[in-house]
Amino acid sequence: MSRVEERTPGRRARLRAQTTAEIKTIALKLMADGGADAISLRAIAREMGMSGSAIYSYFETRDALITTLIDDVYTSLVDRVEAARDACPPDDVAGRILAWGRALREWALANPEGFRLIYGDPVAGYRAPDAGPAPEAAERACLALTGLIAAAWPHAERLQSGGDHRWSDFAPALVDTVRDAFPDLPPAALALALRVWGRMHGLLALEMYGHLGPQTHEPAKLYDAELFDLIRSLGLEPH
Amino acid sequence: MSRVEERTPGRRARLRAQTTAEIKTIALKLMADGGADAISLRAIAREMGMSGSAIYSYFETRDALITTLIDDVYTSLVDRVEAARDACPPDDVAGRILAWGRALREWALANPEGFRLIYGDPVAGYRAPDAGPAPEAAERACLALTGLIAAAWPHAERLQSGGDHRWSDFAPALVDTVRDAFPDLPPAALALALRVWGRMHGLLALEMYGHLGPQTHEPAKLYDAELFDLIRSLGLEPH
DNA sequence: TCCTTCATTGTACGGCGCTCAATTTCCGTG
DNA sequence: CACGGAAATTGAGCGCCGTACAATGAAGGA
Repeated sequence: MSRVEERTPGRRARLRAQTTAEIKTIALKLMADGGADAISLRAIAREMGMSGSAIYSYFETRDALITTLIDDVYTSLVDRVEAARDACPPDDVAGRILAWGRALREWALANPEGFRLIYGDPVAGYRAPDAGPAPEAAERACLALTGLIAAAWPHAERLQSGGDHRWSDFAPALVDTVRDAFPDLPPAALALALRVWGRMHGLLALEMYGHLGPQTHEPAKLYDAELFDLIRSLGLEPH
Repeated sequence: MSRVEERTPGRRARLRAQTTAEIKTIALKLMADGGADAISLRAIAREMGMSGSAIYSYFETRDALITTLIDDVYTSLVDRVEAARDACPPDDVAGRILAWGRALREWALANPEGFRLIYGDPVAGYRAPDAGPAPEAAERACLALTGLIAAAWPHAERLQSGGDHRWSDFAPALVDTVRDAFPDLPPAALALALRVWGRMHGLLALEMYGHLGPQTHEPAKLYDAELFDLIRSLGLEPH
């Protein structure tokens, strides 16, 4: 256990990391053109020219692979929407919310299988391991959305009607993070953030799963109208 | 081909229908306690004491079975929400919308796998056969929702901001049905109906796929708040 | 240099959707 | 009633899948 080994992870570990990355890459490729259920350990191994059972040195089970895939994809989604949000100046709250929503849809259209992986039944027989899928990315998204609502709260507050929300309605971990980041925010604002999340998700989920296609061929118009309505319902002026 | 045979479908046909029904029943049972991907033709056959290949006399393929399952389940969902709506007097539009939304969520909570079947990736590798899944039930739902919006339109119209919706944005079949049922309704109202659909779907989909659970343990409160906000955004008074 | 550790292989098991030829069952007709 | 044919059913088989496990190979530290 020399110092050298600790500094550089060691040749062995590097190869291992590289192989792990290749497995994930191929898995994403398979998913992109065959759907999430086309991710088969045997197919990945075939593509890499290895034996089928070799994969099990890198992922204990297929579900484990799927889980890390979800995490990666979710993280890339959150990166993307946060970047879009930050392309708007912080004082343009309406613009930031609009950018967030639009980036979400554009990402989903560009990565339909990724969207299904995160927000749908990930894959045949897959069950999320205890703490739910991609807790970190999900919490990041939730917190960022709450930040947007916090910025809008001065305008939005008087438009909210009771609802009787308490801190105890929410998960303690989330409450801690939120109250830490936004000390003056009431629980109703967190409730609003979750509702906004749902509102951005609704039409998009319908579209991604093919329920909107048979009804309209201008889903973008619909989605934009919904975003504008949402922004206005927060007491902001879209432009 | 005697008259008797034409009147009664014939013993053979009756047995056939009965077996078909039994297959579907068992499939729903398997789905209820093992998820949609637990629906395996072999398992159904095993449960019925038949050979695995016998099922193929009744359903050409597994996807065909899933398709009729989706249709059945979707129909039962629409029946349910329409019944809930009709339990409110026609002049209480806010109440009818609220009842619709709540019935939707209650049905979903009682039939989580059914919800996933309709609104999610039905099942591993399943691809909807051309015209989308359950066209009839989906159109019924869409039309009924449009009816609710039509009733609210006198109040809602002035709260809608442009959006520039045209009849040509929507599927001709849907437009025909809608314009036939509600001759004076503008395209913006149809757009609103679809948006309302999305709004009712959003939070519920998040909840059903486990994205709300880690954040709140009062999803019902959240959903109700969203419904109230939605109703108010239509210019109606919830009570 | 040797020995341990880890990656990798091949084989195997059970389950899946689906196909197909062979068989049984049963109904309508001569 | 007996028979011919259609429909229902069977069983074997193909190629997938995830996973387990013992055996083999290589590579690195003592």
